[in-house]
Amino acid sequence: MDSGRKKQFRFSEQDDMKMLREVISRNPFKDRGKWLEISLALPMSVDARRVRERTVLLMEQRRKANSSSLKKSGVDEVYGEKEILLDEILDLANDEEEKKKDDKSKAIKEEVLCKDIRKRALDNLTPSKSDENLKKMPKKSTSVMSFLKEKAELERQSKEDELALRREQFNLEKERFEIEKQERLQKLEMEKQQSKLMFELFSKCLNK
DNA sequence: CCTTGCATCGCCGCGATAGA
DNA sequence: TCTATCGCGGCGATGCAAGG
Repeated sequence: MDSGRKKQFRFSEQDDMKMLREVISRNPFKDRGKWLEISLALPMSVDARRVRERTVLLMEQRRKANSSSLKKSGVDEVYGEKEILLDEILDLANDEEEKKKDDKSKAIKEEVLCKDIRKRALDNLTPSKSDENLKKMPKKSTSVMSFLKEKAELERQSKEDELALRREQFNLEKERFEIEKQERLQKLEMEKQQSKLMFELFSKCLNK
């Protein structure tokens, strides 16, 4: 009889909100272990997997809603707190994805550089059979030294460049995020005002 | 109304896979 | 090799229409 299967837990609107807030405050896209922390922080009995799947599902839905509302220009979507939270989470996830891509390309670059360095060092250090080459030995060691120096300088330079670029990218991202956040809040505020006015109008009509 | 049948959603478990 | 994570299929929950 007993299949051993857990009873399905279905997220309510409030559950979703609680979970999304935790996701934003802990950013599990940066550290995967945070999914577990989030699941433990929530009042309902869900595991890390459930939290991640639910978040991803909501993100997908939000992404779809975003793209369809972009297509239907002029049609304003309902913009509640949940949507704001999800947009922020989408931003967090995007940021981490970008960062991962960055790191990967950096690692590839580094590997190519290392291979090149090893090859050049080996080329220079390979012992030659002729006496003439033996006489040149001291010169070779200085060439290795200067090569290492040159390599260190190059590495330092590229690291500096990269750091500056990252800093610039980060600042731009931050700026963009702030602007979008302001826009969202303004929109929400306007909607609130509108519904308040509508309500007042409605109650005036009723009181007449 | 109640029931039944069907479609869809989304939760859960299992096996595969990647990374340490 | 071990462990964490992921992808996917199965299946339960839910909603809805149709028929009695």
